Amino acid sequence: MNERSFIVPLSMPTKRSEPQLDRRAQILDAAMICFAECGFHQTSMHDISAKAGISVGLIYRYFKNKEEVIAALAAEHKKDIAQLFERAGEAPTLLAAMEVLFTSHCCKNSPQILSAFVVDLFAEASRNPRVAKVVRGVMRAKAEGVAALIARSPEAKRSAHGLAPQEIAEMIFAVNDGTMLRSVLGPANMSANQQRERQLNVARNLWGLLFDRTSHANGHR
Amino acid sequence: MNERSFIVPLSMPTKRSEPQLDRRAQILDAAMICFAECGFHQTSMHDISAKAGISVGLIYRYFKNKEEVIAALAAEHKKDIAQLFERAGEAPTLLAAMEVLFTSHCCKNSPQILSAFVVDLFAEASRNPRVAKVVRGVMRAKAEGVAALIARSPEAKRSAHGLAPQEIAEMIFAVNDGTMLRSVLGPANMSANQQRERQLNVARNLWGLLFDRTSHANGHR
Amino acid sequence: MNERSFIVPLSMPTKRSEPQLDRRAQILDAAMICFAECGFHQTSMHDISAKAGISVGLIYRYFKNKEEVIAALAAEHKKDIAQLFERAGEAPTLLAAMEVLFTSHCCKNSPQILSAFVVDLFAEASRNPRVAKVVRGVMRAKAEGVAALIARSPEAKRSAHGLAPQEIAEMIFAVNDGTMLRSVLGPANMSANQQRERQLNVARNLWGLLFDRTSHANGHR
Amino acid sequence: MNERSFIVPLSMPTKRSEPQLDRRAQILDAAMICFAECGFHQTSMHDISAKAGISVGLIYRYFKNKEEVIAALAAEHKKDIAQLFERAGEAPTLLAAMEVLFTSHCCKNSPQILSAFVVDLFAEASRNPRVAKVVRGVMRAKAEGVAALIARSPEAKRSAHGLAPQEIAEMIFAVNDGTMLRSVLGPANMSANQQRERQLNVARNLWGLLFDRTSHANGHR
DNA sequence: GATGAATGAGGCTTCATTCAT
DNA sequence: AATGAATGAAGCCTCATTCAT
Repeated sequence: MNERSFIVPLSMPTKRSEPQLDRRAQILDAAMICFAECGFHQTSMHDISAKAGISVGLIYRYFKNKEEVIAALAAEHKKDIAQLFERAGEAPTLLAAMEVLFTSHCCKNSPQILSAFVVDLFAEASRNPRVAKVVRGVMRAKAEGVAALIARSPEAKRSAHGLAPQEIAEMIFAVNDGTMLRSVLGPANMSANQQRERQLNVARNLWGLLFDRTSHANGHR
Repeated sequence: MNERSFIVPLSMPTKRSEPQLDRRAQILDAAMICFAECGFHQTSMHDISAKAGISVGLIYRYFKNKEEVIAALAAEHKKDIAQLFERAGEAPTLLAAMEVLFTSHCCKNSPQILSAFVVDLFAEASRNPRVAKVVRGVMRAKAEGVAALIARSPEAKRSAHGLAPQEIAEMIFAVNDGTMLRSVLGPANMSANQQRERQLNVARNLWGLLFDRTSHANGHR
Repeated sequence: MNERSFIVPLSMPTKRSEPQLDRRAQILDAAMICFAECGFHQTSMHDISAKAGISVGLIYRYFKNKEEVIAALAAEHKKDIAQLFERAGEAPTLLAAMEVLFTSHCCKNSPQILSAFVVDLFAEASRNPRVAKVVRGVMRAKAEGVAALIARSPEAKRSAHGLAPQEIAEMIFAVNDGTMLRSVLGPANMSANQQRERQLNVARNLWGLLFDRTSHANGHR
Repeated sequence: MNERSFIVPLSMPTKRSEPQLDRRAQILDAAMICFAECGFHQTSMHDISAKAGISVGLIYRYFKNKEEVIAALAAEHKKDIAQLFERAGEAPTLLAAMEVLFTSHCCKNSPQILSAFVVDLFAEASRNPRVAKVVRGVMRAKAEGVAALIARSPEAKRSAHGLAPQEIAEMIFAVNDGTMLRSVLGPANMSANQQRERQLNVARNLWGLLFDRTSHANGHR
């Protein structure tokens, strides 16, 4: 009990949840970097706390255990994907939208960082049902999102080659994920931009097969 | 029994180096299963020894440490890929060859087993230079193998859509790896065969885009 | 059973025990080097077998276990000391005899090799009663041996400074052992010969204090 | 409760860095006993933790690994030697100073404890460069310390027998170390005090040779 | 006599997690 | 809210010793 107690009511009225979120985000950011660099199971809680500049114990105030940190990051990844689709939906053409989707994993930090994390996420999902559930959700969201984009896009309709939107979406994401998987090995002698270009090129080639060139000029709205 | 046996009967034709290889293979088989089930870093040496039905210490007579087991499996994987291409090269048509390639990761044990291992392998490669080297070798071998298949295939030439064999190969493998990556999450409510069909379907759709339907009937020899 | 069996009787008549001793000696030689280099407990049985060029199992045909190897070497050391005193006893003067004693640990292999072994032997003796017993025997033999040399030496009698032969012997061996203990750290930048000289010098200084200079010329018989 | 309590009562006088040192010291004390009893390489980390009454893991908060514990003890030994020389420097006569030096290894715990540790330290030094460095430092400090004592001592100057202070110092320490080496085998049937007397006697005999008896009464300043 | 494959206990070290402050 | 000392289980690896050949 100090003098301040008489001035400020015992419970502060202002934004209770803000610092909570800040701490959470701070921890998750640190964890993401560590996980991408070392993998889930090579990263120790101490690594995370050190990267976040806090104490180990504090992590446990915000996350029940290590698995919850992983799960939280998986959920975060899901949200990122959702946002990605919002951005993609605002693109003027289907191809522009695709470009947004396909370059997403190249931007946030460095090309490999996010990729390595996602590959680890899949690996973890194959063993950890909880993570699997989230990742399956991610995959579904992606598939549906792209299918929706295609469905409302005139140029896609005209050149479907007899494929259902679902099938096209699946193909697109197979290429997308495959490219990402391969990108974790990005040859050291290639700049981030070069890699990005190389990966985009694969995607563009696929689009070239899927969609009429003539439709590029048309907006898909 | 060869002619020599009649000349030097007292010494048994002894298989001295055989048990060595047997043990190695036995350990690698066990390790593969464990790694696929639990991941490299969640699998303990004891897990491997138990699965192989031997003692922990014995593993160290054949491998210097855990990393060497991983590296050996990576090398094994590389050999498997090479064999795969030999088999694919003997297929009558390009599409038949492709089918061999695309179903490879579904057969050996169970669909997910191999996939999970390979995804872990990529994850490891992104952090472990030694593994990275092997995996890069695998990727190069795959890309070159497919490019070669395409180059000598008349139906591919006719329908290249202006893409270089390298580019087509890259696309094919992006789809292949992407499919594999996604397969580690194979929905539990889908049979192995159903999954295989589903994955093959993605590949077939890509081929449909890449190659003229008319050429399907022609052998590529 | 081969043709040779009919020519050479089944049991060879010649020297049964020789190869036994050879093997034993071969193993002990190897063990001595390993022990001196790495210490008793950092040396593995495999190290010894490798140095001896034989298999691990064979060591167990000649020694019950590792401790027996150590004990055998300790016993060997005791014999070496006895031989040393025989040689010293034949020296023409007391000082010549002393020189034999004081340079013993510098000759066999390299100055440090034997020293390191002996220091380890003392360390082991402080914990292992069996080794302790042998080492105590060594110490007693040394003390008595020197005391005897002194007792029958006229120049020593003349210059005893009122010390009993036992006391002089003890002092001599304190210096001897101390010099040896310190020699295991022989500065790398000093040649084996330099070190030997340096150590001898300490001993000579002690003799200069203990014995009249005038007596050097006289034989002690 | 001291006066300060009335001025700043809310914050405890907190000893933040103290427990750190306490733990370190606690671990080192336990390690010293274990090492002396069993030797460096027969002592397990669990032995140390058990003797210290803490968990194994805690040791690693204060020491990077076992070698660091050994190195820390070696450093501690070096400090002890330095303190010893401070004490010796305050002795009224050279002989009194010598007595301080020569009885040092008999006091701290039990006669053999420290000796066994030091012998192990030398053995370790002969193989471990890091420990060697510290031990060499100890030896140099001892030699210089004694040389300094002798240099400023009138009774030593008068009776140098033509020996340089360095040479006398070396001899003294050869005797000192030799006595210590031999003391690890202290016959079980001799009391600690008897052993101490016996060892001191060797040293006294040496002094008797080195220094004039007449000078004993004089202070050495 | 000789080999070396095989065992499994035990040592060093790390790390997720808890808890007193 | 925050710290970091503390725990102890568990992982990797080594090694003395045995035994079938």
